[in-house]
Amino acid sequence: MTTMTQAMPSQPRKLPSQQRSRERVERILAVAGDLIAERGSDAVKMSDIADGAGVSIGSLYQYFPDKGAVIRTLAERYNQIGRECVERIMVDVASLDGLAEALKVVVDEYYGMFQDYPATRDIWSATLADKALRDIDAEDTRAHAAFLEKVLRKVGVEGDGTELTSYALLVMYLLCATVRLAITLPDDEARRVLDGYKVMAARDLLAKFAA
Amino acid sequence: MTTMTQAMPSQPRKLPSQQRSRERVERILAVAGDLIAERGSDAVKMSDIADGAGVSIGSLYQYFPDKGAVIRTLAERYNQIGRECVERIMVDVASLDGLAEALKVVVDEYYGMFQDYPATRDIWSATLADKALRDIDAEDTRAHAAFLEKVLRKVGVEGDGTELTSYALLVMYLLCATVRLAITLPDDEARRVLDGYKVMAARDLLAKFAA
DNA sequence: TAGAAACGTGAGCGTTCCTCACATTTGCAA
DNA sequence: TTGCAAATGTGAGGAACGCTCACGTTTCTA
Repeated sequence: MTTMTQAMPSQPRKLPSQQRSRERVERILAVAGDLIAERGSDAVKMSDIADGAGVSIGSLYQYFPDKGAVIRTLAERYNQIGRECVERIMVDVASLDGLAEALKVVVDEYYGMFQDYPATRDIWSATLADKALRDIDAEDTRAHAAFLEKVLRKVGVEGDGTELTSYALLVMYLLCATVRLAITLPDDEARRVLDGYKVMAARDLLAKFAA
Repeated sequence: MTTMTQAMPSQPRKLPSQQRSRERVERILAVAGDLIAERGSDAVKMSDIADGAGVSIGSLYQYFPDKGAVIRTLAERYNQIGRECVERIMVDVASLDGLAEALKVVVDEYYGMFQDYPATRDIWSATLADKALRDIDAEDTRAHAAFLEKVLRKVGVEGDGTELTSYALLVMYLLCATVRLAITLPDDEARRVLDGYKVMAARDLLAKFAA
């Protein structure tokens, strides 16, 4: 149980400025993602990543200060995919009912994302155990929530600022928690949990804000 | 990020049979809990635990086959506290409304447990990242759910078996997920998330089963 | 009181993360 | 083109930590 939990800059130690090194960094991340999906981040050695990317250990450490930095970089990329997923689904929502339906779709697609990008399972599993990843995650959830809040206002929900902010946070926290829990379950059980959550979340939204 | 994820017996390598060694094992666990609460399980070295307990490394490994076994043993103890908490609150429930209220109390007390036993925060955080801990956790959630299902039947809820089982699992999964998420937040924000969840869960229960 | 079983010890082995002194390649000004 | 500086690349080896094992000590039992 070694975690790269120390206070560590999430940023690469050095930004690659030449074409050659930028390609190397991409290759490193691609290999790392594949290996993590295949074996889990704990079982993947830095030397495995270096070998797989056709790069020396020294090169690897030139761009990533430690093993955690590789994982954090991947986590940030996957987070971005998640944000795009949420925003894509909610951008066209025009009514409260539409939002309730959109929430259900988000749950499904968010869950689907973990199946499309196998490394996300391991990385998100590791998230709660690692301070730096938790911070990345918290920031991401806030971004989700901020977007939901905008949508809530757009469909005519009123209320003082902090109340809406709290509610949006709650919904997105629960959504992320639920999905992250679901990926630890066998698929059929996961579906039941997610379906239950979808009904609950939509019902709660309408109960709270329907005129 | 080293996890003790391998398939490993959760049981001690050797059961202490003499008084002396039973006391040592208790001392080891007490020290481990304190150190983990203080520094987090990753930062705690096996040699730290041994030193703190006034015991040699060899002794430590005589009773715990690996570092993960220490943590799993603690996790199982804390799980038991959680089960007792849930059962204590729900044992006297006599009606659906009473159950809805009890659920709210469970959320608060479950959250309070993480504050009373500081090591639980770290250990539960690590749970998602570790296969063996996940299994312990899943089993625990099922125990919670089984109890809830009994209570549901007791207050007159009817339905075919698998449907109730699914619902009970959902409620308990969500409860655990929510609380575990809440402990990563500052207290005031955590309270808001939990309050929102309490309302949502109670409302969902009544909407689903109220005659 | 002796022998067996349980218990206790810590030097050191193996693995893995990561550093650092040095080599190579690239970009660019003269 | 050439030559120098900056950027990039290398891998042997240092350091940390989990864990083992051969041997010493205490407790139990008859």
